[in-house]
Amino acid sequence: MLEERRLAVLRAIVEDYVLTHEPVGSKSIAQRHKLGVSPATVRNDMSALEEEGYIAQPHTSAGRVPTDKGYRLFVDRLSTVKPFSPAERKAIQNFLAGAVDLDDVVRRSVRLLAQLTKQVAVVQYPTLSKATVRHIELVHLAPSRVLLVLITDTGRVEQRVVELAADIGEESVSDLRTMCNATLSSQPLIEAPQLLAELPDRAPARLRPYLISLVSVMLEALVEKPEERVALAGTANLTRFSVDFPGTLRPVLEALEEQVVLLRLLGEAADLDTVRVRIGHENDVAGLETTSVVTTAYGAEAIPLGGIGVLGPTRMDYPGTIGAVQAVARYVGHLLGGAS
Amino acid sequence: MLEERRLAVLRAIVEDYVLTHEPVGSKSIAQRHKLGVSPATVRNDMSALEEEGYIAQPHTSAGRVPTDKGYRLFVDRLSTVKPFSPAERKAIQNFLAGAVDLDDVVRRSVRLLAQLTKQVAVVQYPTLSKATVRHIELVHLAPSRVLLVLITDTGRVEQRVVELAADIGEESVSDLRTMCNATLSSQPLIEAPQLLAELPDRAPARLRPYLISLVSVMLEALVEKPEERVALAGTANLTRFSVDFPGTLRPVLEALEEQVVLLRLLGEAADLDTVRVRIGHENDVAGLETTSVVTTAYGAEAIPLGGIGVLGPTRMDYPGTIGAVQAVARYVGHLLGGAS
DNA sequence: ACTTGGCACTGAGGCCCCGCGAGTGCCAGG
DNA sequence: CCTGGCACTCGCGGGGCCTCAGTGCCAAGT
Repeated sequence: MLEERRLAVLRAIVEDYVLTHEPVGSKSIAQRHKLGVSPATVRNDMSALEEEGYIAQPHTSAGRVPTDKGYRLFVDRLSTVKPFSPAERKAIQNFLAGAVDLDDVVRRSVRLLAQLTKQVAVVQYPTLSKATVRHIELVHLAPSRVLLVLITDTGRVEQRVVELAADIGEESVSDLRTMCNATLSSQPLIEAPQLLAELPDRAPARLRPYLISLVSVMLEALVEKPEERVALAGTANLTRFSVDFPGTLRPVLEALEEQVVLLRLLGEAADLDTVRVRIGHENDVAGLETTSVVTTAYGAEAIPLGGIGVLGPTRMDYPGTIGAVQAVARYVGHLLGGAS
Repeated sequence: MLEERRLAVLRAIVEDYVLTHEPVGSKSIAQRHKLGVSPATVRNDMSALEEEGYIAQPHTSAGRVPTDKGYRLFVDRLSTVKPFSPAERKAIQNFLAGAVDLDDVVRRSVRLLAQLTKQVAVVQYPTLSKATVRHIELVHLAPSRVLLVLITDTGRVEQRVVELAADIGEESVSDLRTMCNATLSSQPLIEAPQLLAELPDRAPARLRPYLISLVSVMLEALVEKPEERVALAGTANLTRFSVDFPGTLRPVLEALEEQVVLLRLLGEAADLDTVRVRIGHENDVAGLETTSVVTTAYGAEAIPLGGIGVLGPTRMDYPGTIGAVQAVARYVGHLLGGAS
């Protein structure tokens, strides 16, 4: 009962603050949210909430502002995800359907998400670790040089130039190509190391020297450091709230330029269908103390392929953002899990 | 003589203003630049310069600030490009040498340039229009579906899934592959349309239907809209000067998110070895009125492959920036023109 | 003809002060 | 446990003031 009203007050504070960006006072709450109690009562609840650390006041004689802990409670217990209307879903689908290409899908998604949420959006390219090999191509460039192209079922293409120890003929290249494909095609990339290791032994002696160079490049390029990539959009949206935190914009932009940081944020969103919200200091990343990150994974058939998410000020519209991330993740999963 | 001193005064104003970010007065100029004349004399020169539109004062009783026209004169006649020391060149080379991959080269370059200039850097991926076809690969994915992979000599890889009108067998795919390579290999991409157009006619009848689908995809994907890409880094550096122009940051970030805008800026830098500087309003791009753009082209053997440049406030260190852009462009040209 | 020191003028920015008002905490009564 | 009342507290915005960098102009010097 009393507990319940306290939570209602917290919810009201969060909602109003997100809306107005101004500390919210007892009076406006009592009025605008028709709680049926007087401002004085609200004040008592507020001072209890403050005691417990859910809200704080920037200075005496100002209204209250939610703390990270307050937002956390709000997200966990007080908010319901705002579902997208059929029209909106349709629009998302149409926007993404025009994509021709893996790159295109990712870039469209990230822009879409940035627009929908009016925030910074991040989308990870489908990870290589879950992918399987679709095809390996070798192109004879020069007597002792070969271009290696590896194509995965998620549509990703990796390429490396391989310097061989000795010159090689066209027919040997062709043999190598056949061998590599026989061994690796439709195998998960994660099992490639073992398969590759065995490869030279099973090959005819004349191909062995070539295979050794080739295998080492493949291991180094595709397994040891499967270079993960991310796309980013909507940084301009940060300026919307930079008026309030002038000093804070710089570190945020710096953090966003670090692929490693972004990957860490996205990487920890392991499961499909679970949206993870990290609020303020819950991000242990320098520079992102005043921002919240809403992430989930996209994928198909229960296999997560990559992360997708949104970053914004802690005072963001959580229900709307969570809904948007979820909706876009679903469509991206369809697109990248299916054809492409 | 008098003319000469006037120019010296303008140079001093630009240099001091770039350094301090504050309007510069007659007294400090007379002192710090040992012109051997009194402040009063400098004042006379300044008012002449103002008359001619090279400098302006933000308000009465403040110092002078260079106008776009003033910077233009400075760049054209008063500054000498700051050359890089051998040590710096060595460092650039080392930093770029570690790249494994086209993507990697571009990303490293753009970060390097951003760091060197402490500004926003932009690097265009090697354009397809100047490239030649290195190899075409077809992979049989499903009965009526084929993956088309096109590799250029600049190391770029484009891929598309092609839906064929009818099912196709493995050996036909192989024939198609041979045909395509015979026709297009080492041909400039820009001549591909004609070559492709003739292709179906010269093919055996049984392959013709497939070729029609294939050719149309190739035309659409690789020629009609050769999707140009750019990499961006250093946006965080914009905040360094956002203190001075708070309202101006947003439109700049927005402009930077438009690939089209970036491509236009870079695209107009046609020649190698010519650094182009566009100052303030000389950029006819909305949102970039208070920024300057320094661009050049990189390439090898007199063939420009793409644009590279830096964007910053009009009050930037032009000699240093021009030097950095030139130096990095040279190395990028080597890397992408040669092997990779 | 150009340079120079002198001098009056100007306007932005910093500072202080003050009053307003939102919002609080506390208390006594219902 | 809720409520109205009341005194208190600051933050904020505005107005007035002073300072001072920097100017423009002028008359004198070379």
